[in-house]
Amino acid sequence: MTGKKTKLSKSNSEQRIRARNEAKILKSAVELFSRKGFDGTRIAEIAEASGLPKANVYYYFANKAAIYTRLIEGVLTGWDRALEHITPDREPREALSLYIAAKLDYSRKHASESRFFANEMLRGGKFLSRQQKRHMKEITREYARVIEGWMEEGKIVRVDPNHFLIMLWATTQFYADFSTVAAATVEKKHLTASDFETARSTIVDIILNNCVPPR
Amino acid sequence: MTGKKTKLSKSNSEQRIRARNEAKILKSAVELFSRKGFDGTRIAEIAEASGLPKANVYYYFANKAAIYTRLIEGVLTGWDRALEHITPDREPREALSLYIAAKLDYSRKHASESRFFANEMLRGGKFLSRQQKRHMKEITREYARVIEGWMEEGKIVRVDPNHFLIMLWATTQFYADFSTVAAATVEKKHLTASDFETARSTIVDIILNNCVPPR
DNA sequence: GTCTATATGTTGATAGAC
DNA sequence: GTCTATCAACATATAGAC
Repeated sequence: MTGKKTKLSKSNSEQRIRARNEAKILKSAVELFSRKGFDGTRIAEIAEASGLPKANVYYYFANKAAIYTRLIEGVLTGWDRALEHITPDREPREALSLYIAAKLDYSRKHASESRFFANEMLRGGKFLSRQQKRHMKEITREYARVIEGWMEEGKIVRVDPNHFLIMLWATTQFYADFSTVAAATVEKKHLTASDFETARSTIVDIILNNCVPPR
Repeated sequence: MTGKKTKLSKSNSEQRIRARNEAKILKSAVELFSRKGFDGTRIAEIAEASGLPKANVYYYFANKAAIYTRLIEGVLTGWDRALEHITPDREPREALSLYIAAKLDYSRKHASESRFFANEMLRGGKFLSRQQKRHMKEITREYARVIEGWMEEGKIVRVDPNHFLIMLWATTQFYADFSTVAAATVEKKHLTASDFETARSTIVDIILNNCVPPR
């Protein structure tokens, strides 16, 4: 109301600097939180990994929790996008293949986000807002209904739709969260793109060849 | 060499007290570590949860890492026991059903041990000794070979045996590590024995009915 | 074996010069 | 917007009386 215009609207360069530094902080933070959790991660570590002094981290974020909750929001968005492949009008074989591929792709390309969320789930989801919890439940319900619909139409065999969804999530998630174990299992130091491809075809084989009757 | 006998061999009551207090500490520690990880867990919290003063925790364990590594050893033992159901002489349907049931049972009854190990894997397994890593690899190899054997005999369909093993582990593990998500998915506050039973039959249905040809 | 007190170092967060 | 200096709170771990 009384502030001057130059005070209210930030300059372009200021905004760019803010955007760049926030991104640096968030990128370092998700990696650290994903490995050591909220309490285990030190602001000083985040600062060092971002190449910024610790005080600058506090310039951009009010406190540790503010960084953490911003990251949760980002992961939930990515989570939703993979699920968008499951639509009732698609044939189950196509929809589920696409979903499995997309989810594995997310596990490969956003491994630290995935681990970060896993860490938050191990904690019991204490940092999720009520709204975010509700959103996750609604999304789950929505897709469980699509799967149930396919079962009613006889397009896939009848099993418990909730546990069916859990299987999809568990198998694809594993390759991000426990990539150490997965890599050791295939006798490599790190999982490669071709390991992910083998994972994809194995999951599709086992889940789809059983559940979806041949055309 | 110079110590008196009474100094070398502890009395029965001393041993019992030690055993009881160590057990209390380990039980509290596994729950806390499983939720907050190594760096996130405070010795004071462990002490409080055990009902002992902090200094007593240090009387029984040299430091935080000593508690942590003792717990890892315990989890690996439990892990092995579930796998023992997979033997080459058994029919795949029987062996795999037993394994899935045993692993889910472990997830239900030892959820915090399971989460604890998941946390350690998220960290990348930094606390595992070289010996423990080798043991895990050998065990994995051994069971992958059993599965490969069944495939060669035509007893189960041919898929990648490593990724097949991963699927078994991922689906059963999920119900312990992400029980929050699983409970929300089935629209309950906590998973019950009957939820675990539905999980078991769904996993068995999807994995076995596809992979194991009907008798 | 139990427990209070404490040494020694870290941590989250802020003040305030530039 | 950047950064040094600093603080109060809290951490691990130990000393030593009981």
